Amino acid sequence: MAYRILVADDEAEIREVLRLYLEKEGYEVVEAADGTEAVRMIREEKIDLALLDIMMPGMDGYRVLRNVREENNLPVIMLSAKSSDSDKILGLDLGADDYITKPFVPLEAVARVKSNLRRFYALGAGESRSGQGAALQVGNLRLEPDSCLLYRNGERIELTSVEFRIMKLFMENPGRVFTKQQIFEAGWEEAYMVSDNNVMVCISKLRAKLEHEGKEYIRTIRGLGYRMEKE
Amino acid sequence: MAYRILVADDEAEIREVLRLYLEKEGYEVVEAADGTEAVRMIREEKIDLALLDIMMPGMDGYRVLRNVREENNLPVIMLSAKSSDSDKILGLDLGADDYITKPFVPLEAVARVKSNLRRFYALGAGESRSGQGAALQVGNLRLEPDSCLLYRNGERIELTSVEFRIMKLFMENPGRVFTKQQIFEAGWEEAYMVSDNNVMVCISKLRAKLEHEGKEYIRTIRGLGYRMEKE
DNA sequence: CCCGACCTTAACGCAACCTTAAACCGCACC
DNA sequence: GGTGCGGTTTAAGGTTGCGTTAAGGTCGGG
Repeated sequence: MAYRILVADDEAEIREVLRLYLEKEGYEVVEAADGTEAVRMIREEKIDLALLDIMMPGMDGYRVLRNVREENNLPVIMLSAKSSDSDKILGLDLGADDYITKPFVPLEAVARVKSNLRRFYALGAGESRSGQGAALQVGNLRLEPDSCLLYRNGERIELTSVEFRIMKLFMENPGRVFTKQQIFEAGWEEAYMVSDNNVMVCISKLRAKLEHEGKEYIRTIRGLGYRMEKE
Repeated sequence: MAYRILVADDEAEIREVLRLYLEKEGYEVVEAADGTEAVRMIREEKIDLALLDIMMPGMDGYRVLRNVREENNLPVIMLSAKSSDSDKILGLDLGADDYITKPFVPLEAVARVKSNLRRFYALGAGESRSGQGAALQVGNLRLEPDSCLLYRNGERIELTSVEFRIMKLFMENPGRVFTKQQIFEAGWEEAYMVSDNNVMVCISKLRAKLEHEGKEYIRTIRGLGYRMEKE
């Protein structure tokens, strides 16, 4: 589920550069050449973040921004040729989330897009709160989200990031069966699984790490998926 | 137990933007439209951090600040439209903990709120102000915030300012995994990371300084970030 | 007994990461 | 205003951990 970014600027070159860089980061990019088009796209397409140039023919960036704030709620980054403070104030007062002055370094723009998306959609195991570290306990296993570590009877087991996310899925829902598709989505944070062998290999590795006194922690449910034993 | 933040500004829009962003980060937000109201709220409600605009009708931000310092003890961040240094100095002299000049990017404000809260409430609730000199001890490492020095078994290790802030982040949360983005924010005190190579170089330098008898102090968690070993 | 689903292992390759060194930059000192 | 210094940034090449792939084995239901 890639984020969809709207780039609204009358200069085709700017749009092109931004598209290039944003797509390299895995975002989906749609373009608008003027304000009216931008408004239409925000209204009709599902846009996750908008980059709006202030100086556009027809409807300028401010008006688009106001329009957005009245109808939708999505992060907006303003682009401005002038770097005068008055521009900045006007934009931010109207509720822009960020501001980039032209000429800009593409990488900075990308960084800001990324940062705003992250904050706005508070996704990605939302850090910030130090109190997010409630450890998950199932049987004699304890998973610490903060440190990304698993303990079995206090004995520490190192996990890779994929393994960690899978264990998290299991331990948040002990006893529940998950399909390989679901496990893939959780572990790889991607929607489409090319081959389910990946998952099987990973489960195999996990079992090897968990293995202890012949106890079985992860059960196979033929034709369905896997389940972590409640006790 | 979410932190409660007071936003005092006469412009409703500014309050609105700040509220939006702060609430998204999980903070509780209360608003005040002028200085008198701000003082009353700080007195009556349990406030953990205050954002004070300097230019407010009635009682201005400075007077509120002075009042706060006489009666309460909580972190205060000043907001100012003018970016003249004299303002800054006046505010900081009066005991403000931080300073943001308008126009500001919401993300920056949030970042500062977060960092001030962390600094202030870091170790066991509020301790005394300026007394941030409580040394942090983890394993055989001791970090002295006052002198910016790190000791390993009493042996002194010099740190640069960036290195120091990173070690502080690590040692305030031993065992916890931090992403490069988070490490960047802590070490460089900026919101946008253009390249993560900086962080990697710095970690590398830190490891070289810490290296001792083959002990590993900072571990890499591929695809996630870094962690300082608890013991 | 057969076949499809699942397991396991090992080799591979690539992106993420490490390290070094040189360039750059701000700052203090002369 | 040079000049030297310490620290940060940039760049480039090397390394490696981990997910992928593939291939052969095992299990279990019909």
